[in-house]
Amino acid sequence: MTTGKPLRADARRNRDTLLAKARELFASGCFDLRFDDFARLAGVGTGTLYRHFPTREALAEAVYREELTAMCSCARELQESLPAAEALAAFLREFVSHLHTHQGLARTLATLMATRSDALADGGRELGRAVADLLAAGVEDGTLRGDVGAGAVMMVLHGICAAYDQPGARAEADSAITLIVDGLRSVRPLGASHGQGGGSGSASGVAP
Amino acid sequence: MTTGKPLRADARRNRDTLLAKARELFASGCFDLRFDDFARLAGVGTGTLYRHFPTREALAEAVYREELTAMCSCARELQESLPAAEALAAFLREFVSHLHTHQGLARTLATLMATRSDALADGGRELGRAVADLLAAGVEDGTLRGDVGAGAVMMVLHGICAAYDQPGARAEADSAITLIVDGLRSVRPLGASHGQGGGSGSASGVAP
DNA sequence: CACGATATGGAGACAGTTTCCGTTTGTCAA
DNA sequence: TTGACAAACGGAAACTGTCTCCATATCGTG
Repeated sequence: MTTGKPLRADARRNRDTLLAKARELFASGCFDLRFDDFARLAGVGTGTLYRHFPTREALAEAVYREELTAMCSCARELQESLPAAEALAAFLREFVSHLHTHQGLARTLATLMATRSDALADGGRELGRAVADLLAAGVEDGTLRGDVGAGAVMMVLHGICAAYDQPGARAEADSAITLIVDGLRSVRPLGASHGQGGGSGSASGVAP
Repeated sequence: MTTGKPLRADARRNRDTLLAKARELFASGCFDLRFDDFARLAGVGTGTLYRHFPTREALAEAVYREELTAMCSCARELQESLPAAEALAAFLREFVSHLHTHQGLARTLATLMATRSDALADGGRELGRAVADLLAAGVEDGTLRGDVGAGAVMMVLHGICAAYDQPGARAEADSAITLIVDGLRSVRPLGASHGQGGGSGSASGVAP
């Protein structure tokens, strides 16, 4: 998709205009603009808009893709510079911070993750992979429990994104992150049956 | 809303027909049916459908309301018969079980929780209150940490609901619950600054 | 049973989306 | 430079689903 398309000069120009306008609008809080009107606003015909971005989600994804890949490489950097468990924690907090800075990102991600038409969701999948890697590293060195998959963490992130436009979301999102980070650190006592009792063993054997 | 409306005989009959048909369809996996077609399928005019259920969400809420209040009273029962922390854990697992049994419930709840048009969301709020109560009880008796609000837990539930139609969701949802339950049990060492080190102190260090 | 209140159905107005195709523009080879 | 062809454009028109409105039918009560 990135390569393989020479893409004619005017086409690229239009595409960029569209993207720029979308960024501008998203940044100012307009998300539910009519698709038609958006085309006019950007100064192109409806047909053109549709050719470049067949759906609303395609546009949103394009707008936030670099944001998204930036986040993924941030994950990779953290993974290299910090112990695994801390890297994961840092990344998750960073994630919420990002959401806070770019209002539209939350909405977009929620849609992207929810999309079952798996055609466009690979932005979401990329994120999933980053989280999976962080988690795996933590499991490997024993600081994170091994009995929960990255999918569980993604579900939580999904929830955060989906609920992010509600009042007080920032604080609650942070709490949710705290919760799963601490949850991930509590290493399960072997052989313990599911629910029950002294759930979290002292995590990293931590304290004296 | 429940009381105060005598509601004429034929009206009630129609309402019930509508509800029954909706249940039937939801149970068979049809959620995105045209609203108009749905009316025809139930054998009433569009006007009638709209009078009884002004929006798609209103219908969904009506269909699942008893399911929902059942869940809330289940929460109350658990709270009375178990120590707080365990009651919360049990409830959350029960919640996922419910989702699994009634496919449509997840979708409905996700919508309900997301709805900012706070008119109809009181089903979601009721659930929120139930969770808040469970949590508060746990905080009171010292088995659950006091620094995260019910909102955080609701976010996670939201995420679970929103992602529930994906493959393997059941297992991941269970993991997510495990995560927050353990997270909630890890009592924060006082004065510790946010992220970092030995997050989870031994939780239910609590009980002797 | 007659009358007012209540409910019904479905045609049609409406809003947003998407397609389609005649016209314009860019690109490349001669 | 110019000609020819493919690629891209724009916007009118068709479509799709939602929602309103009101003439008509039905209920229930004095």
